[in-house]
Amino acid sequence: MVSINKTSNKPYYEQLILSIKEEILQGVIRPGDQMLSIREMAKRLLMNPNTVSKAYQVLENEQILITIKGKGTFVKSIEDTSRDERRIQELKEKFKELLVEAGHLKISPQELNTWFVLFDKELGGIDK
Amino acid sequence: MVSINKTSNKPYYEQLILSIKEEILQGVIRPGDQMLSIREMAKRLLMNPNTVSKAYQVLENEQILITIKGKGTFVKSIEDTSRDERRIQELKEKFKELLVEAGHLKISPQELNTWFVLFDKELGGIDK
Amino acid sequence: MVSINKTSNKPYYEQLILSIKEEILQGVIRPGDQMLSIREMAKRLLMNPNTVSKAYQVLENEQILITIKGKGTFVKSIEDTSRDERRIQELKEKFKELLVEAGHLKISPQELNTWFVLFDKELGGIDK
Amino acid sequence: MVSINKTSNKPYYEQLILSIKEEILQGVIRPGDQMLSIREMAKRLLMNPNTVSKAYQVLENEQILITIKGKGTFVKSIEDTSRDERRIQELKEKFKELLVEAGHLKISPQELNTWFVLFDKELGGIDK
DNA sequence: GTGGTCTAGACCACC
DNA sequence: GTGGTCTAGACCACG
Repeated sequence: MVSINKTSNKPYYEQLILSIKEEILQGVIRPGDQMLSIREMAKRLLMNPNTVSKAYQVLENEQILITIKGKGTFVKSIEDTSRDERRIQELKEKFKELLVEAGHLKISPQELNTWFVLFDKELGGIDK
Repeated sequence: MVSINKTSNKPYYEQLILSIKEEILQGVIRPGDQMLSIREMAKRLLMNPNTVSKAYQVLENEQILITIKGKGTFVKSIEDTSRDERRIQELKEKFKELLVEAGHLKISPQELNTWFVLFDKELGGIDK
Repeated sequence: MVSINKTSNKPYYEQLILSIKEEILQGVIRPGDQMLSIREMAKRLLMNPNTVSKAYQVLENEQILITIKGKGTFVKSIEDTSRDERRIQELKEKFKELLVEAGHLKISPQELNTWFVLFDKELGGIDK
Repeated sequence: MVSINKTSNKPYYEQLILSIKEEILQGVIRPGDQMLSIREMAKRLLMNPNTVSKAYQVLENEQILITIKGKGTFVKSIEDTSRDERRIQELKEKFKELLVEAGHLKISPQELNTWFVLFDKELGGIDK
């Protein structure tokens, strides 16, 4: 279930976004599903509705959720989104930085591969 | 050469840290080498000495640089450092987030592997 | 036929209004025709009667429909209405905004013109 | 100069966004220029800094502005953005709605063209 | 000085 | 009930 670590220095809304994205990849939340209402989610996570709202808005912007005023917020089909090359470039950059870090932490490529297999399984196979 | 992109939204000090780490991995800067003084580096990069200072401090904290009073700042041997399990955990977490992003951007494992090979080569083989 | 997209972020009543206006321009619905009753329309579109009612009210307000108590709701003749300068000004403003957007999306005047021809045809010639 | 109509039912932040986009098209604000700081803009427009912030964030999301923490918010070059087909489709839809409105307001194609010429000039030629 | 995050609470539009 | 807008004010990170 979505949860927030209040002691992390990562912003709440980013944690929530990540958490929701994971659940979608895992199939816990499926296309067409209605998300918890902003107020309900805020209550459960003990945070301010505005913060939840921000997370939902970002996800809507990324074509992952769709929100209909007066009705609620829903999960979109992951299929009908096109590749966003700009964001892919950003991810690539982030990946490089991660490898730089790995190099300095003396992590071998084998170890990285172990991580990959682990997470890929955890996320239900990354490209279903 | 170490350089800073003034129009990036990434903080200067983080860019500088990353840049130095890359050069160390590539062997452009080697263990024992003396770093440019804070003032000198600041002058070359047209940035505030405080910013350079912050970057050096972080790198010292990560056991990558060492400052000797009155002498200057030097690159440590990468061998001297023990595996920092806390930071490795953080990196692992970051790696997972990256895979979540990749999943939503519809990037295949093959594509990720291509990236890996590319960057590994660029960084001179990640675990020399 | 009038239809509603339940996954659009556009409010139902606005979709309905637009849909009716289109059919009138296309001649599918003609002056003097009786509209479906609120309840009937609501049943067909699987929506709340209040929502249909709101749409009809707006159209009445815009001099496009007229409701006669005990008889029903009818389409007015488009000739009967005088130019509503206030609404024309609003439309003009909206048109300007559209051009600003177009400019930032790098849409050429030629492309805009293509759109115009396409839609004009689809709507049956805009000023019959 | 950017200004806000406090009696309009259009949200402040949308008015601000539009206003900024216009000035960029007109060349009043140019690529590389620094925007007024959030606080400064808020003071001038007599609104809350959060509202200005929201407008800037939307524009950053649309690749029109770039913001660097601790430095400020800057205008990006309009050249280095690719066509966003999704937003273009939305605009097309909006254009169609506008023509439907125009039809009901008895606006002739000639009149629409007059508007186009007027605004195109006002915005400095839409596709420079 | 700059922008970013978060909270608390008010008011409005849609269904 | 739902989400969207706006305000006021606190606290933090970057340069």
